[in-house]
Amino acid sequence: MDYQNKCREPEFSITDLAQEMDITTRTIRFYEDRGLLRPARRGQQRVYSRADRTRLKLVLRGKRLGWPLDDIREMIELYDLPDGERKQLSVMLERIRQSRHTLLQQQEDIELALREFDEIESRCKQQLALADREPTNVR
Amino acid sequence: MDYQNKCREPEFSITDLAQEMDITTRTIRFYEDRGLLRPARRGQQRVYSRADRTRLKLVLRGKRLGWPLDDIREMIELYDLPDGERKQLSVMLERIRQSRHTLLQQQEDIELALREFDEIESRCKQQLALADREPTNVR
DNA sequence: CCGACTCTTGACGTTTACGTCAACGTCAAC
DNA sequence: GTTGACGTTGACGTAAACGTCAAGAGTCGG
Repeated sequence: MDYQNKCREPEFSITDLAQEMDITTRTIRFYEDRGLLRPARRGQQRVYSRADRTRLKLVLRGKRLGWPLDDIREMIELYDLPDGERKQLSVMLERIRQSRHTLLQQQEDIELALREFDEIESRCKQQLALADREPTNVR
Repeated sequence: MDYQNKCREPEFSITDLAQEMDITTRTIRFYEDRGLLRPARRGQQRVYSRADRTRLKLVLRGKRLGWPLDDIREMIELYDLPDGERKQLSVMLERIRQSRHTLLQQQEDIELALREFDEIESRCKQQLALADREPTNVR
């Protein structure tokens, strides 16, 4: 991570990002192959801006939610029109609606699972308490 | 889905479940191979109880959250000790803690994503409103 | 008894998401 | 100059999660 240019917009090497995000450089290059990242180049080498770093974080978030890379790409493309009108806005709104729907479904799934865990856990703890009462009576 | 036995504990064929869950029979058999399901057999054929059906639903929920099958198996094994003491309870509590942690992380990811979508969407709609004002002034 | 249908078990193919390895460039340090 | 450290592309390998045949067993209606 060097800051050699006078006005500091931070730059990152591929290993910088790999270490920070705890993934391999191979993975990062693979994401680029699949169109998820487009870092600048200095000669042959990749140079990552802060925006690239943010994009990568978005990718990893998508991964944590189990999304396929293609879906993740579509999702973060939504972030990528600061100027406007590049893609039809209505198309975009539709995509957002879809993504939001998936997210809400996942949210519901999680809440259910968490509630069930609470139940199981309390039953577990009950068992433990019982086991503590009659110590060596295993079977 | 036949109810031929006098006392009705419903039974399901593999195609019943496949159709209901909108997956293929191949998938269901594959899950069995990986230890996620253990349906009864009538002769050679698989017969699924209501509990089996519930298990399958749990599997699909895990899938929607992007969990690998092995993790899903561990997760639903947590549901499977109505009698107690089969696995060490403390081990189980630890597993629950882990799973819960993953779920909470995913929940956080989702909330972030949803909030960002709100932002993007409102910016989109602003753009649309503008475009409506000056109709043929594209560029 | 004879299709027609359903279900079964393999065996092999495929896609996704990377890991691994080889061969080479480049640049600073010794 | 050469020796690492770091980076590059490309080819190939692999694990997970199924899809896709192929070949056969069971069962039911006609």
